[in-house]
Amino acid sequence: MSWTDDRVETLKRMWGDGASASQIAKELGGVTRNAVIGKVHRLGLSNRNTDDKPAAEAKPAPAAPKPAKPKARPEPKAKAADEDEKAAEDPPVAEEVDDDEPRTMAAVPPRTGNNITALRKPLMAGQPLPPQPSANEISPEALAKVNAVEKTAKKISLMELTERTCKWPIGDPATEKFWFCGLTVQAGKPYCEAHVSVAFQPMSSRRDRKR
DNA sequence: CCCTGATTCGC
DNA sequence: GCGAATCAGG
Repeated sequence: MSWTDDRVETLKRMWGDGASASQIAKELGGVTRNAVIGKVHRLGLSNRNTDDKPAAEAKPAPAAPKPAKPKARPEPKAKAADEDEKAAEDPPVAEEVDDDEPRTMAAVPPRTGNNITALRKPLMAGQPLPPQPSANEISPEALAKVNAVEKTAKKISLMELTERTCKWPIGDPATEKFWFCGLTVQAGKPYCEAHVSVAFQPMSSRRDRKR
């Protein structure tokens, strides 16, 4: 495939919309994200800063041309997690999952979203959070399942969350005993099978509320 | 492990 | 100009 005017146009549009290189590559087809990134740079729209500082030496210009090390991989360093959080006084806790889900989701999509098309959702602060039928009648089996799963959860951190890791929060966010399930998510869903079963109600509690 | 963009350099 | 390989990082 070559960079036809048409394809370049799509590239520009999507990049402008904030789509990632891989998303664009998928949309265009026939090219890899590397190709897209390369093109983006050649087109000079890599970073859209408005800075016109000819004198400023933002880049030391070392470039560090590595001779290439296919094997040797010196691990940077294990980072110690030491954050002195003040801890909010109204901790939603894992039980009120509904409250955590939206935020978690919102934190991921910006860059790693899969939606290629302009499905950009406003996502304004303090959303309505419509799906919140209250955690009432959840099948006992489902709950038991969750408890079982949480024992074998991978316990990953926020940074380790991906589109494929269960984003179900476990523990108290105000303490160190907080992590995310991390198991493999169920096709598309944000949670693993067990958590999906408690997160998404079949829609029974709805009927009680006649209107 | 997943993904992101940045850069290099042979083609 | 192109983009795979690689780097650096979340």
